[in-house]
This record gives sequence, C-alpha cells and structure tokens, in this order.
Amino acid sequence: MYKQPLIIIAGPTATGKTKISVELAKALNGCIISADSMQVYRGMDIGSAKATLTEREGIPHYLLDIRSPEESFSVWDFQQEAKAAVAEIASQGKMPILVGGTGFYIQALLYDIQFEDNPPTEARAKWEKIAAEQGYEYLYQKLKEIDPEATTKIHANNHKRVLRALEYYELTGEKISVHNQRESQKESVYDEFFYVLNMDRKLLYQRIEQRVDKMMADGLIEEVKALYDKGYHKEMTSMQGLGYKEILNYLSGEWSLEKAVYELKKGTRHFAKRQITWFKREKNVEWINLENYGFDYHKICDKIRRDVEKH
RNA sequence: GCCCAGAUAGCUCAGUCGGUAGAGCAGAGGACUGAAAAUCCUCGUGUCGGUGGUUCGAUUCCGCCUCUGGGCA
Repeated sequence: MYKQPLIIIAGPTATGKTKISVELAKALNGCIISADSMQVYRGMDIGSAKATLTEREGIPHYLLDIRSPEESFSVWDFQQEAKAAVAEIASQGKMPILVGGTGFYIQALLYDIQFEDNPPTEARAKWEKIAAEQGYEYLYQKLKEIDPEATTKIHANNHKRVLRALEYYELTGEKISVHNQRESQKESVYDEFFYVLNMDRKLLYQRIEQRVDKMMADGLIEEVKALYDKGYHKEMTSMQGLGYKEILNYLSGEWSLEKAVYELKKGTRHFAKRQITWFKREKNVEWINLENYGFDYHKICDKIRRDVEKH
C-alpha cells in the first residue's frame, strides 16, 4: 500500500529547525507545515519564534497565523488542518515537510490518532464544575470506579488528565484506558523521514538564554503589550505560551522585569528538556546531533536529502 | 585598627541541647493519545572555611587564623 512520504524535522526549541527546514524545502521542492502549538496564533511572532517572512525565503508555510489568540486550538484542530495541508502539498507534486517542537501534534498526525468528532466542551465544563464543588479527590475516586485501569496510569494530582479521562468516558462511553491502549498500537500512516535535532545540553541551554535575550531586544515586551491591550489574558491557551505568560506578569506589575526574564529562561529550559523526553520514546526517529555536523546546516540538509533520494 | 555577624549541596539558607546533616531554587530522569510552550511524577553525601584544644567522639563547645558582610574610628 502506498504511503505518502513526509519529512519531519523535530527537536527541542532553539536547535535551528526553521533554518534547516527552509534549506531542505528549497533543495527538495517542498512546503513546510508547522507543528507548533503557539505559532498558529496571529500577533505572536517574536515570543513563539515564528519564521519571519525573510526567513521563509518564499517557501509556503502552512499552519502559521491561522487563529486569533482568543481562539482555542488543540491537537484535534492541528490534525485536521495538517492532514489537509499534506494533501494539498502532495497534490502539487511537492514534498511536505513537517517542522516543529510539539511532539503530541506530530504523533497525532503520524499515527492518525482518533479523537471524537465533537469538541468536549460541555462534558469538560460539567466535570470541572463537579471538581470545583466536590474537589479533585472525588473526581479521582469517580474515575477509579469507572476506569480503574486509568488510575494506575494517571496520577491523582494530574487534574487535567483525570478530567479528560472522565470527559472521554462521558462523551464516548468508552474507557480512556482502552482508547489509549488501542491508539498507542497504531502504525504510521506516512512514509516518514523523522529527524530530531539535538545538541549538548549545556550548549542548548546557552542558546536558549541567548535567544530569550534576543527576543527581548527584538521587542517581546511591545508584542505582548499589544496583545494585552487587546484584552487577551492569562486564561487563554495562547497566553500560556512561554514568553507571553511571563511578560504578562511583568506588565500587570506582579513581577519585576528581571524576574520575568529569569522565569522565561527557566521555563524554556524546562520545556526543552520535556521535548527531548518526548522524542526519546518516539520510535523510528533519527537523532541528529548538530555537533557532529559542525553546526553546518548545509551538511545536515544534504544528509537528509540523500536519505530521501536514496529511498 | 577595633567591634559585631556570617562562612554548611552549583546558589540561597536551615539544622545538629556534641554521635559526620536537610529544605527551596538550579540540575537530572520520566509520564503524556482533544488545554501539550500545558499538566503531572521521581531523584538531595556535601573535606558542614582552615587549624589547634576540650572530649570516647567536634560540623556543633573554646582559642587562633583566613575570607565575606555591616558598624565604629
């Protein structure tokens, strides 16, 4: 059975995914699909490290600026839009290149993870209300009755997951443990070339801090201020992104600027670590340590191109 | 120069009424299947500044020294 080829460039933040992907797109007549939960939002450019128009070098980029910051966007939305983007690119006879650091999104597309057709809003609201009234211990007990298997996997403190498990059962009548088990066994629906960029941890952290400094110099405060002035606030998913939540705390007077920058650097380091953990368990990936290529993006690009063409 | 207060984990500090020590942060590892840049879990041995003394035993008490704050001249 024919499978659509798909190049995937993943890895923690600040490893140069943008640069390599554009280079690759030029070499392979490709288009880029962003797999990033924050770059979908308009007006969030500096903080999300979105590729600038110049950096894109005329290569079409899908899934950038497709939502307003007040809108919700989830893995389900991503999956729908990314699938459509792949199809469109393929129909033009071009190579789709999926680029980003949101591992969950990449996984959802690659394995075609199944989600419900309707958004879970009402069910979630219902359980949130119950949580507010009776507490999360009660919710956890409830889940234990419904789906004991799930409670062995989900920690009681992980409110979001507990909520989701109950909501899932409410919506579908199926235990989430069953769903997760089934979905985790799926095979990739693409013929993928999956690369994860990485480098020495200390160096990565250094680059992250430099990048945050550069964001500040490039006007991150002004960017967040503009969003703040439009009324976007901390409750919104978009404003929980790194760089936004911290600067928002500064703008509201809660934190000093120094504290905000410190927290942003810290949060980004932690985030990069979590990204690495995620990709470590992803099967069928090739890790590319940039040090082994002397940080020469052309060399890496050549290597990937050879892999693809050989195939 | 004198007086006072410190010197303990990478950092900030707690503590041991004398039996070789523990928090926060940093850091590390992990989970994740419709908020994922979110959310959650696990992990703490270091000449207790140096040196002499008292003591069965000192990081803890005492002396001296070094360094760092602060004050007085």
